[in-house]
Amino acid sequence: MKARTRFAPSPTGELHIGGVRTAIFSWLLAKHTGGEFYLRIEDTDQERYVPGSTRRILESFDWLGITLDGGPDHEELRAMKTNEDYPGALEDGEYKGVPGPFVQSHRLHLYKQWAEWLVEHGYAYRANETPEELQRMREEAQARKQTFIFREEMRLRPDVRPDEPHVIRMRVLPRDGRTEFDDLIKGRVSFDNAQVDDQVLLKMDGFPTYHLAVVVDDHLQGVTHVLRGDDWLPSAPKHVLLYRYFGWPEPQWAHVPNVLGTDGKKLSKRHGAQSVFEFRDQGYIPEALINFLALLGWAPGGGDEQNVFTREELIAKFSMAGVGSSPAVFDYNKLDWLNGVHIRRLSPDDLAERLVPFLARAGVSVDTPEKRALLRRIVPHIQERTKKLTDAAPLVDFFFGDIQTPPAEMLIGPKMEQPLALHALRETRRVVASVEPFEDAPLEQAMRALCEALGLKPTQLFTIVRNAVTGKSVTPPLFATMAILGRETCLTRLDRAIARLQASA
RNA sequence: GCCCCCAUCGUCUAGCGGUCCAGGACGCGGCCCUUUCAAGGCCGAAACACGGGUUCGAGUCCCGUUGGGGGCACCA
Repeated sequence: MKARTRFAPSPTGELHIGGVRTAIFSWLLAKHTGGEFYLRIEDTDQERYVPGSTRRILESFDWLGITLDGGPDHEELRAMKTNEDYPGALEDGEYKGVPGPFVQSHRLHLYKQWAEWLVEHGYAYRANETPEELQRMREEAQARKQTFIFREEMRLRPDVRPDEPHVIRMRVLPRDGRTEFDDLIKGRVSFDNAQVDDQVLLKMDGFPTYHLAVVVDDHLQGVTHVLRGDDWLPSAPKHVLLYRYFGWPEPQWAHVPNVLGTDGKKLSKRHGAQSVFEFRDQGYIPEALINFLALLGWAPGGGDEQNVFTREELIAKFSMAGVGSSPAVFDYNKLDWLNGVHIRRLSPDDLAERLVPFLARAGVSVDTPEKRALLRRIVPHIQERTKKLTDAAPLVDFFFGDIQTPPAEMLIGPKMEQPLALHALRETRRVVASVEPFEDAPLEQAMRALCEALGLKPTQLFTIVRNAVTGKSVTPPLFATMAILGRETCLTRLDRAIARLQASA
């Protein structure tokens, strides 16, 4: 059976990592079954609306490489400065079989229509208590140590006319029954109707609340599986009731457990990196992030112990049965490891391209064809040394610019005295000047021979040569590094090191 | 306070009544490889929250306790 799923964020800021995980599950389910995954913007709260966030959300999915089968049109949105308004083209029509519009503020007439339908059929009623009045009622209930549940007989003005300002509230029926439903993750869930509020469905401003909008849209847009964070579970009975009132077939419910921070609390703004872009800027690659997030709460099961997955493998193996029911703690260690694994799987040229912006940010500009070529030669040697894209800069900067000649103590190896070190560097200079061809293997051969001749351990000699030639103690493999630097650069740097060492005598 | 959800190594998890003195992965420790740092290989420490049932037999089923999480808006 083909699943049609959706991700329905509010445009209130950056795409949050917890939301991304829910989106990934939804996307995997849809793709696994050959169905559709689309985006719907839930902008029914005008107060919390943050201009530009729809575009940022779209860009997040672009970066993740998750393609949408419906939703606001990418090209048009990208062309706009902000998304405070949507082009008329978004108003109608459908996209890959999913009927639009995909922005709730453009669907107001639908919510109004169905809210009125509920009133007509006795499943909802009009009310017009002010926020202040409601607040007072709530406080009174609290004073009696009771949970405040709004019911129609509590209305202060029971005779609200359709032509005066009012809200529409759902009637929870039957009053004394229970509402039960099956959840793909939680199993059978049951709520006492007496605990369910007569929720406002249509606000005074004509906008729907989430509860009405989500039900109307999911039904009209043919959503088969409702995946969302399990913080929605307590309001699910309202949605179940609405489906039943409307006589619409219920979708499959799946309330996915939340992602927790290391402190065991729901992952939120306070836990460091939150938005997809923050992870991107910290040097994580989408392949790793998707792999990691998928594993956070999902496992292939059936004795399959695979941990590293490509997108395609995830799509092939994903199933709701593998999604766990308990909350998962976000583990940065595992993310880092997976990032390294996926970076190693990249082709060197691909990695080189991805590195460019990170190098630029670190002051290493790779802005000419020559520099690109240089970077491509270097990358194979740093690939297994980079866990995050931000790791590369200190490993490669000395290829692209001059170095500080290291202080004398860095030029005297372990268990060595200054005269020996000086001699060793001079001999190294001779080797470097004469080796033919100036390549990795011949260099290594000659330098090892030099070790023999000097009676030095490789570590001793290579350490000071590394320092002299790169200015650092941690670098890619020495001889490959020297070969790429080139004979002239190596000689220059060796000469400066020799001079520095001499001066220190 | 009320309601709901959850409970296997520090973390992510496998386990769907016996084949589990509980398996894999991250992290951690040790060893090996080694020109630095990585990567890689091998080895190791590390868990069924507790208490009752059910059953010939329970990590697996039921109940309770404890602990954790979430929700109680004209926010999503």
